[in-house]
Amino acid sequence: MSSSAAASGNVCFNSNCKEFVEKTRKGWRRRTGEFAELCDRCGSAYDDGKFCDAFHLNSSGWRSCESCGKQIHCGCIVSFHTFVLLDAGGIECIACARKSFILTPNPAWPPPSLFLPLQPERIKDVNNWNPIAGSGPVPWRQAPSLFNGSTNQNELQHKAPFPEATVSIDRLSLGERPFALLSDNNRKDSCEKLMNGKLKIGVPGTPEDGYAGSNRDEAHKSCLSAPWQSSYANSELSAPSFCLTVGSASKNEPTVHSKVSVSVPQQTTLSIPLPLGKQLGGHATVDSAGETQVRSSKIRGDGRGKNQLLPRYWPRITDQELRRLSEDSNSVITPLFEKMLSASDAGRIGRLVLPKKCAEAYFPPISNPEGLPLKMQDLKGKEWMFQFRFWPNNNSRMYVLEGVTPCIQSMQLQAGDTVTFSRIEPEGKLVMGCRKASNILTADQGSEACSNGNGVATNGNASTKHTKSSEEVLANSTKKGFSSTTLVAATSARAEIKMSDDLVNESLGNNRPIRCKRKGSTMGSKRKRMRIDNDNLVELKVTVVQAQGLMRPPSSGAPTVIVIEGCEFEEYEEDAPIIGRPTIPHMDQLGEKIQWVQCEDCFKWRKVPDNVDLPSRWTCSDNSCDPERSVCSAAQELTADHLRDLLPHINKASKKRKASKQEMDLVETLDGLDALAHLAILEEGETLPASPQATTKHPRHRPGCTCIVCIQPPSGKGPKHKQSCDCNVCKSVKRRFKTLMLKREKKLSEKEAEATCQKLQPQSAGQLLDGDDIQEPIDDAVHLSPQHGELNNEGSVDPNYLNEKKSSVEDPNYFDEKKSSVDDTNYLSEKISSVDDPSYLNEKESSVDDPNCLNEKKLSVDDPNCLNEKKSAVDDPNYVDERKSSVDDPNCLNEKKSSASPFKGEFDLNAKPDRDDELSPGSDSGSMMRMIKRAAEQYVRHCDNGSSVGNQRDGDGAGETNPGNCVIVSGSHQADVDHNRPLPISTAASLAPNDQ
DNA sequence: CCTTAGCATGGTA
DNA sequence: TTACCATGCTAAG
Repeated sequence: MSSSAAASGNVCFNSNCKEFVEKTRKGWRRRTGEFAELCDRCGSAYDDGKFCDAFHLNSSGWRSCESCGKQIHCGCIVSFHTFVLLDAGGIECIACARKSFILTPNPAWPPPSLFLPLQPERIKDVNNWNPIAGSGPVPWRQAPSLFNGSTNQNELQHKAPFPEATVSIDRLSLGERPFALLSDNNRKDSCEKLMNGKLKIGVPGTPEDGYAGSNRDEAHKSCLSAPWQSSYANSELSAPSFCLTVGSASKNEPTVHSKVSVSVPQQTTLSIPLPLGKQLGGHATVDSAGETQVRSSKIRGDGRGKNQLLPRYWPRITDQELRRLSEDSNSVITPLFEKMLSASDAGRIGRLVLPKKCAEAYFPPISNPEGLPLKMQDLKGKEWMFQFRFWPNNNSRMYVLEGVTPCIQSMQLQAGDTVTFSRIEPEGKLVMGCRKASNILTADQGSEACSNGNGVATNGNASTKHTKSSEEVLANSTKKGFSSTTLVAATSARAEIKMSDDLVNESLGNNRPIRCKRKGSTMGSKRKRMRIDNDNLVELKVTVVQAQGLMRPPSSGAPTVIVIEGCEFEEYEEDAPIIGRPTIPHMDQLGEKIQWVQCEDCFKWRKVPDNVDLPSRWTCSDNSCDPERSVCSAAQELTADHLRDLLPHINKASKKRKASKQEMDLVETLDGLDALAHLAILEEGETLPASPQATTKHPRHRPGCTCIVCIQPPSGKGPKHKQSCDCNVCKSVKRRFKTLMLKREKKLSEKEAEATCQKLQPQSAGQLLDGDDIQEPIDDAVHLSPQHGELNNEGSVDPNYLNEKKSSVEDPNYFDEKKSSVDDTNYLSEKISSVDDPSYLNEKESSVDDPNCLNEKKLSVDDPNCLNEKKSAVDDPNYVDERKSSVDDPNCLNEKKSSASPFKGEFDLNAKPDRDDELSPGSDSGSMMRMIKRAAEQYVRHCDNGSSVGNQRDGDGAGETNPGNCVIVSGSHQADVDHNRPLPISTAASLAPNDQ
């Protein structure tokens, strides 16, 4: 790696000098890996950081640091590393950049996607982020000390396990930094210049093409140097990439070239906007780089977020964590990525599967499956040595860190927790941090969701944040008049709230907070994964419920109720609804209704009258009802035991978490419910269902509770309501029901007129149907039924299920999206179980517009689209096969206490009268009307005798059940079928398989 | 028989 | 359809 040979003759490499000298001095590193040989004068100037002053003074490109005003030359390679381009425009010298980074309380680290592959985006989005050289995730090469115990670049260069690295590291590369910091225009401009050579960075033969060599002065602190990521070339890579890397930190480390650096993905095309993307994906597909341009490279066709880390790997390190990491030094922490530990990762095998892209981007490239030892330190500074290696896998690689068990155990991590990988710059040390599952927070909460020494989030901030976040999301969405965005928002809010719930649990003293499960993360067995899916489902449904449960009408008026995609939403057209604070309804000793509410600041529980609507951010100071306890310092009236009594399920669930594995499974099942945050605390003093079916009581039905759940008809085992009952629950239900009935009536009357016309042409209608996709599923239903006999016999049809009229509630859309999930009998059975839970039905009220549809078990046929979807599923041989195999699986069978028929999805209790506009021409809206009326009557009866949902199925269903024992439809679809052919779907398929 | 290493499989996105 | 990756499986130690 000697650079001496580089000198062509002994002419000073500085084109402005060309002085012949006997002995040259090293200047910047050239792309060849050699150093520019400078004469003594030039070399001194370079070393002193005055090279530009001396030779480029009259050149263009001088700019002032936005912070200190220092003049920085921005137009040559020599100075290229001494500044950063600010996204707001202007530049900042590297020293200022570093300072500002250190001092700026950025809320959270921007995800790598912001500063990695798509650099430009990062500029746009991360306003507050003051990037500093090397602060972005840097490929391993810039942190070579990570492996093999190498402690500095120099050492690496000589000891690197990859010979190529030694060479490459000396090469000039075009670093990420310059691009990362370019404002949009500048970036483009600069990139173009880079492309066309105007910025002759790294172009051999020009004075500037080299770059900061090993000797740099203060002015070159953190200068961009560039270890070319040649090691990539080790096996797959063919050529160097450009990357400017941050140079040595100071004179004191003259031999460390690239301690802090950011590199550009090699194979990324350097076209504009620069998809710097290949920072990730590193070694496997690095393409060669040209002279002044990086050649376009083939982008791996993984098609998924090309070149980007999946969001789940984005480091969500918080500012506090960053500070913790860096408090011992002035280092800059570069969060690289994180990973939620899977069961395997946390298991005893000691292998932590690394996301491929992360591994390739941030860890040393390895061509040998044996891999390399990788030194890493934990947050306590303890160093660990892991083996970073890979296995060939499907023409790809599977990267693992071996020997992580001790470390993981040391951190007391388990599946579901998250390990974070960061790098300390400029040391280049790799740091393995961790975050307990309970601490998983959204990025925007990062700064506030501080961790204490144990890595446990402190309640206050996080909780506040959550609340705020949920509130904002909800309010925002609803204010807009809601719509599907509301659902999205609610979903988001769910995430927030779920986390809050974790915090709640913590506040309740649960040592082991309930684990958050990140959607999309797959961990554990298939069974677990399925359960996780279910959790999500539960979360979603509850979220919708919760969202509305927390909403209070704004002063401007009451909401209107609309139904979208089977979900009912209260729409606030004028003002955003008030997001209320969840409380625990209770009855005091005097028998008066009160509610317990937790102060957002001190977390003490305060008693307030039942009729008080509390803002989402309620604190003791808001406790005007009880002046004595209107300050946080006031003692909590509620004892811990009392609180425990109020929150039994949480505590019980907590205990169960510590029990057996089976119990763990239960807990995981419950996690979804636990995600309900404060809503969960409204739960009655019942243990959470030991199984999904176990829930037979209305979970949150308490006198006075007016949440959306509780305003549903009781499921039978809860308090009975008489028809004359005018409690809030009944009033609410009646109000809503009335509203819905009116709506339906209106629509149906329209439809009826239309249907009347259609009836004049029954044949055509029949033809239409015959040719319609709807028919086929029906046929399939019949034909497939025997095939599913096994399934049905084995568990798909649970007698109880039938008797109790537990029918699956399926949102067609959900079905569409979750078809594969639905294929899984576990899923089905669990879904059924969900239905067993009255609260589920209740909460699904939004989906099932007509409560009586449920009460009477009016199974409804989905809309045609849904049927079509299902048809395709049924048509798919795999569909049957998979189901069959599922049945063949004893485990599966064991789980199928009750399961849905394969056609479960075809019965849609979500039938939405409000969607009558989807009626097909053959619709029998007359039946519909009758049915609705009957439903209304049923409801009244229901209220009267307090019968459960399930017990009414056989009641008045004759009219809705066709002669063929078909399942009947509450809506037009049924009508369609009814009109054109008896609906054999039915029970035949789903309820009585053998009848076929 | 237990543990480990490596590969294979299949679910998921 | 494909890549990724969690985890199962099995041979080797």
